[in-house]
Amino acid sequence: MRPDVERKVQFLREKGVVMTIQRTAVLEALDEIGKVHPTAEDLYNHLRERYPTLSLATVYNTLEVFHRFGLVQELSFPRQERRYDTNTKPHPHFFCRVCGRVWDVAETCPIPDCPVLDMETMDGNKVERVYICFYGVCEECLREGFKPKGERWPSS
Amino acid sequence: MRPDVERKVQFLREKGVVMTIQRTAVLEALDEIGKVHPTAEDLYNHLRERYPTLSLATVYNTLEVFHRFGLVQELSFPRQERRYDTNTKPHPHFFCRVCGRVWDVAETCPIPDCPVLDMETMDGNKVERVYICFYGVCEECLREGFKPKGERWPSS
DNA sequence: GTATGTGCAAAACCTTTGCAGGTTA
DNA sequence: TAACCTGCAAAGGTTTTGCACATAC
Repeated sequence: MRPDVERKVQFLREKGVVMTIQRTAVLEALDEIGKVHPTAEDLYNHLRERYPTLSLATVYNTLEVFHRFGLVQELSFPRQERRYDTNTKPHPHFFCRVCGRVWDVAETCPIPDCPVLDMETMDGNKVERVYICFYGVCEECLREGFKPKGERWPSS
Repeated sequence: MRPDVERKVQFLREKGVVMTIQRTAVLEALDEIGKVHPTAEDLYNHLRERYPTLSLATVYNTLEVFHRFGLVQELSFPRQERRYDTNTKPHPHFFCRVCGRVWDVAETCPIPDCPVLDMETMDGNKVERVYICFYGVCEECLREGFKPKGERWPSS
């Protein structure tokens, strides 16, 4: 088990969360494919081979637990399944409305300084998270004339 | 009919959209309660009395048309129905995870300058919209000890 | 051993769709 | 009149839930 996963298992145990094979498996799946901001179903499909009896409902329940304990961020986009992001620090995303991919902007393109990312209160309201999302059409889809792809996550 | 609504009716007509009583009604409802970032159902309920035969499906369809022509922004939050916002310019929202209310931050609290709001391309990707959302607990819910309210939109 | 979690299936929920009839331009 | 839209009801898709059994601590 990767140290990162091990650490999260410990963290949850300390919080009183019962650590089952399934929950650990979802932590590992997140570790393995978290970068693509997977849906519950993506994670389920990723784990099916290794854990044939795992159910999708369990994946959803597990992700909710992880979310409650701050291990994942939930992302919603109109007409899209909920995505899960293991990076819980405020960081901007790009969402392509054609192919449906979501990615972390900062990895490919440094963005201008954005002071709102660090705000902890706002006019008396408690800020727990800050979501920034660029919505549009990605370079690839622009080139290909806006033709939606069959696969959500091209192998590239 | 308010001039703002009249203008939008004209705009849609020029785009070749057939303007029906229902579509105009939804424009008016948006004009009247748009500030609360209503769901399709909120708009439907708002209009039921005046248009008893209006159906929720029509409201959804109508909102999709408006969205296609850039008259509304769609907002999605985890575990929440889709919201509609008549302000289509990039502007930050606050979303209270306890009472579920959404509002425009700029109206109550000027936020620091945020250059990302004006970006039109990002590393070759075409940016059409920029969403910024503060997620947390509003002042009122903090005071009331995180007790979720029955009503989504208190009369205040 | 007891509390907690899982799997299954079904329910709940939100949103979209097909179609007959009605409306708009 | 021809194209388009509406209402209804049903389908579709995602997420949640109830319950008997299994597992973690």
